[in-house]
Amino acid sequence: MEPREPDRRMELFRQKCREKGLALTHQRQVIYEALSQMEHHPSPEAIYEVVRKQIPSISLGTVYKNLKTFLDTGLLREVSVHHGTIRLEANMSPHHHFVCTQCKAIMDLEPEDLEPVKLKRKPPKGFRVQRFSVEALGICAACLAKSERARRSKS
Amino acid sequence: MEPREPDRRMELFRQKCREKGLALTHQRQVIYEALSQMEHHPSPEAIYEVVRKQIPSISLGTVYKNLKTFLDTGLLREVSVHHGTIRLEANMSPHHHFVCTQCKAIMDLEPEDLEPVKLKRKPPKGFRVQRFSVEALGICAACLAKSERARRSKS
DNA sequence: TATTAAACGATAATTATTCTCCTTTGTCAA
DNA sequence: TTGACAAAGGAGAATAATTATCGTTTAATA
Repeated sequence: MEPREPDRRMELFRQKCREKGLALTHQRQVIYEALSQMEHHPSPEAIYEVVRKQIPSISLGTVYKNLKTFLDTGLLREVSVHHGTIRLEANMSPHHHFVCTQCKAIMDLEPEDLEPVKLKRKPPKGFRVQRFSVEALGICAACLAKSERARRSKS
Repeated sequence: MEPREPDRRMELFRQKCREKGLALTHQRQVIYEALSQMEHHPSPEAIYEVVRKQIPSISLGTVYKNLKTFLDTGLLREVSVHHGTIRLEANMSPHHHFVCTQCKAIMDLEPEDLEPVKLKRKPPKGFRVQRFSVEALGICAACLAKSERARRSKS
């Protein structure tokens, strides 16, 4: 998404693939380009539908496989931190969360512990904001200790 | 979660069930109480494991069914807005999102359009914050128009 | 306490995702 | 260029999360 001009964007993509040692297949380029051009941050299924117009024989498995590869090599980012399984809470009062990106633990962040969230400009045409949800993403004490231990035992 | 004393909390729960016309079963009370007492905002599976200690015969389906009922009646809240399917983006520069709670569309919110996010106090013991992710939850223009239309045709 | 709709439990079905295995295609050295 | 080989693709099976179905049990209330 970063560069506006598609050619430059794809050139950067090809360069990154070379850096990371990823073979530059037709499928990969079409998948990456499709995702970059789609607003609304699509699901794998949605990407598949678009990509299929250019490569009718592509399989959904290939789309999943490459998205995962791109995520692992830092070419893409996942918008949905807690996709995969639903997470619930009984605390109905407005508040935010600390989220451990390793173990996915979620802890409450009370709104009074945060500077008020506020837009400086209007939302996109016609969007009506109802509430803000802030996630302080990071690593919890337990996971930090675990990775410390792992590092120490390795060295 | 709101009231600290379990008795008061469960009394409120029973009252809410009566209000909403939900039968007050043993299972429901144990499920709700388990979730309320669990930190870390558990998954249905995690709740099931706890509840099973008190009602070994309970089925996972019952846990799911009741969690959904509680969500629908506003007794619980879902922490994971985009659970169910992964959502991706190629924009790797730090930014936030507008999210339509109806159609789940996601649009970028550039950090310069938002007052800076900042904690007033330290995070919970040992938690290391890496970045903030802000979601402006609301309803997009298309879904707003759709619900307007639906309302008009009804009246 | 009897009636009845709502809820439960077991299990089948569905959906999202990953894995397996065989075939095809990039990559790189000669 | 071309040939060898590892990496990637395609088809479809397997798995995980969730929902639906259906006969039995239970809570609400008359």
